[in-house]
Amino acid sequence: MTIQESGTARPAGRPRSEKAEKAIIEATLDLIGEGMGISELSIEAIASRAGVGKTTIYRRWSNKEDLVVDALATLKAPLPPLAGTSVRDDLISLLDLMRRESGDTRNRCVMNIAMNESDRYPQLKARFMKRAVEPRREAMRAVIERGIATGELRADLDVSMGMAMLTGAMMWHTKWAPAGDLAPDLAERVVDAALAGMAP
Amino acid sequence: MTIQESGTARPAGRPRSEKAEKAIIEATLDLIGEGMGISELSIEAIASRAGVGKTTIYRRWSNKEDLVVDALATLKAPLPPLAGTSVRDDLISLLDLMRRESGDTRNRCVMNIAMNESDRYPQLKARFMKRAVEPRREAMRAVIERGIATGELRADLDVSMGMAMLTGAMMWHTKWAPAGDLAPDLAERVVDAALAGMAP
DNA sequence: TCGTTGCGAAACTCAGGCGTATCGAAATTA
DNA sequence: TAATTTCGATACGCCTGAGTTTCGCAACGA
Repeated sequence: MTIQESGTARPAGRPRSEKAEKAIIEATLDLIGEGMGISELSIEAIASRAGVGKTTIYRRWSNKEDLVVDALATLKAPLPPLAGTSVRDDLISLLDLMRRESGDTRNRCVMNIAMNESDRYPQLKARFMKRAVEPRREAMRAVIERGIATGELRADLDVSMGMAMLTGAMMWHTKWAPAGDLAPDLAERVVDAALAGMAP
Repeated sequence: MTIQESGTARPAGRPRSEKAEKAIIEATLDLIGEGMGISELSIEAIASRAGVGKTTIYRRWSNKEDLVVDALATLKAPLPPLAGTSVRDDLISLLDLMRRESGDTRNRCVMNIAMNESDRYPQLKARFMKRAVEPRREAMRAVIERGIATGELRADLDVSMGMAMLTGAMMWHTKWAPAGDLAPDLAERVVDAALAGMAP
């Protein structure tokens, strides 16, 4: 009766260090967070930053893209529960999450990479889309559709147009607005502006 | 009396080839248009693509950034005149320009670079902002302010919020919408959606 | 204790690209 | 024609970084 034989027969020899693995991922995100693009990232820099030998990296990932894919996948996971009291409040919650995330340098750099370099790294794009973008998109779509159903939003509203206005306005502030942190009430103002419209 | 002595005393020797210069810029934009980021761009590739010796490049630009700055500056120059009949029409004109530009691969790649890599190339960022972003931003601001003054837009409209909704919605479609060309009437639909708002 | 595997460090080979230098030919002025 | 400058091509020295290999040591199971 060997211990733990069930399926996961532990192979002989020294087990891989979880600590090293964490350190590698952390170092990767660190460097990305310092503004490095994927092509500027070097395995050597990651190894050095993580205090790890290159061997230890190559034993786990076969190349840079695989590593970056895994590293980015550790971010952007949880989506907060929505109160569900009013559509306005839920939209504000969703947009305010964007605002808070954009305040984190790491997150911002990750978004940059996801939005722009991903064309050259198809794996990365697919995985990031599935993991980070789709859930958020679906959450917002659901809220808007609920609003249309309950009459809180206009019946003839084009759902994707609504998403474009809301998400786009937040993106615009993140990208183009004068530097510095976004105003704490930005999400609320964006939602109200989108609800009210520009016409008198 | 030498000919053309006035100010521009042509130095002796073979004159620099304008054709080569054009070819270099073209090759640079070509490669950028193929999705290369600045760090992936190599002078050697540019020279080869342009059918030119490296010497010919280094004689004109002292490094890669200078060349890219000049190359990008040749794009995005002209802003079309606005009809000025109605604010709605002018906004549609401005957004439709964005749509048309986003259909051009080169322009899209340039935007990517400008929006994301520019942090690492301050010269490039400054010049691109001044040349491409500011004029467009000012044009839209002017239209919106005119609309507020004439009563075509609501009096209490936050101008930058309006810009965020309009520009942001277009950006959203460019970035996140399902692949393929944008609908020809997208600008019109965005403007109408923003004017009407989402509330019933 | 012994065999196996992981560890970090260092050395290695190989590719690519930078910026410079040198070549013979071409274009221009004096 | 002579002097000067640019042309494309090519070679050069140098550096960075990828991915591999080797080392001696550490951690595990048997």
